[in-house]
Amino acid sequence: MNKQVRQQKIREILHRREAGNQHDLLRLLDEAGIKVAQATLSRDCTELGIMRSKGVHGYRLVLPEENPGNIIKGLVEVEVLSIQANETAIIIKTLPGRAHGVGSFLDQLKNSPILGTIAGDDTLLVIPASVSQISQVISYIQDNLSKN
Amino acid sequence: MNKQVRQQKIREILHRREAGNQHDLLRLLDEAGIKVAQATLSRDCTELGIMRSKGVHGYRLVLPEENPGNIIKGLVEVEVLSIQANETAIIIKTLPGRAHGVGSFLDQLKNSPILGTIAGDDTLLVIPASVSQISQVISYIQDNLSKN
DNA sequence: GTAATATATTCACTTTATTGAATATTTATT
DNA sequence: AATAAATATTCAATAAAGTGAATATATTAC
Repeated sequence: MNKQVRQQKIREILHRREAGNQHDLLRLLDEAGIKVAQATLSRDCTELGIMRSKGVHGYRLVLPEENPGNIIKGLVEVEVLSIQANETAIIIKTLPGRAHGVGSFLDQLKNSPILGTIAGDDTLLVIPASVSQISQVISYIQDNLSKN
Repeated sequence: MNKQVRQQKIREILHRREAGNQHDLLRLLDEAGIKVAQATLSRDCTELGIMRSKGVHGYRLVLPEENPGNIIKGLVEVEVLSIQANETAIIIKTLPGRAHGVGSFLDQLKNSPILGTIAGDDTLLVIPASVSQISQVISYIQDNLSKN
């Protein structure tokens, strides 16, 4: 009936349930009140980037965002408006309401020269591991924002 | 011929040239090799949010400033993994660290049937204005996530 | 390898979106 | 207010997107 809603539902189902193949997914969709042909489901899977991969419990349909790192990286790049610093701290300005997400992204980086972050609504304070390395930390952040 | 291309051209033209009304724009489009009816142009202007406003040099068609709201809409669509509800509340699961951003987006919608939101890291609680309208609120959220 | 299972594609049909000509409505001018 | 100008809407036609049944291709199992 409605493609947008159906594809959102597919992402929802795959997030909380297991589907070993498209027929499983078909059945789960049916349970959710959405009837669709396998042909359509195949096309949906292609459009959503869903892959079938083998794990310890056999095969599974997996959403591409279950490896969220790269996707978030792309998001963060768009969200960040500016990066500035004084002698002791770095301030990142973001789109409205996006500071927390950017901070969360920086927080989860391994071996990072960042001591910690505090997020407001559109402003993120970044405290470097050492104030003597502010400029390196800025470069580090910039490098981690660009997708290349 | 191609709507996407035509609308992009319209934005391009209005950035560099002046158009006092849709007929001017029609002529400028024609010069750019795009022929279109006034009815279509009227629809394009509506979809692009183009307004006719009076300035010192007379009337002008003006593009809406790039407001960050539309950019964020695209971000939020990717961040949301699932939308589920019981009888009284809605839970939205998001990519790690993105719940605050999604909540912020929902909070700023006008005339929304949402009482409020509370964000964790990857989980957002949405309290509807009325528990009797949970399903409508879910539809409302879904509608506001898709860019069309 | 072959059989079984899973997914993708083709074809025919339906639904939705896009469009121009004509017309109606709204907005500006005098 | 009357008229002119500009924009929006209706209607009918066309184009594009979405869909399922059947079928072909690809993948996994044996």
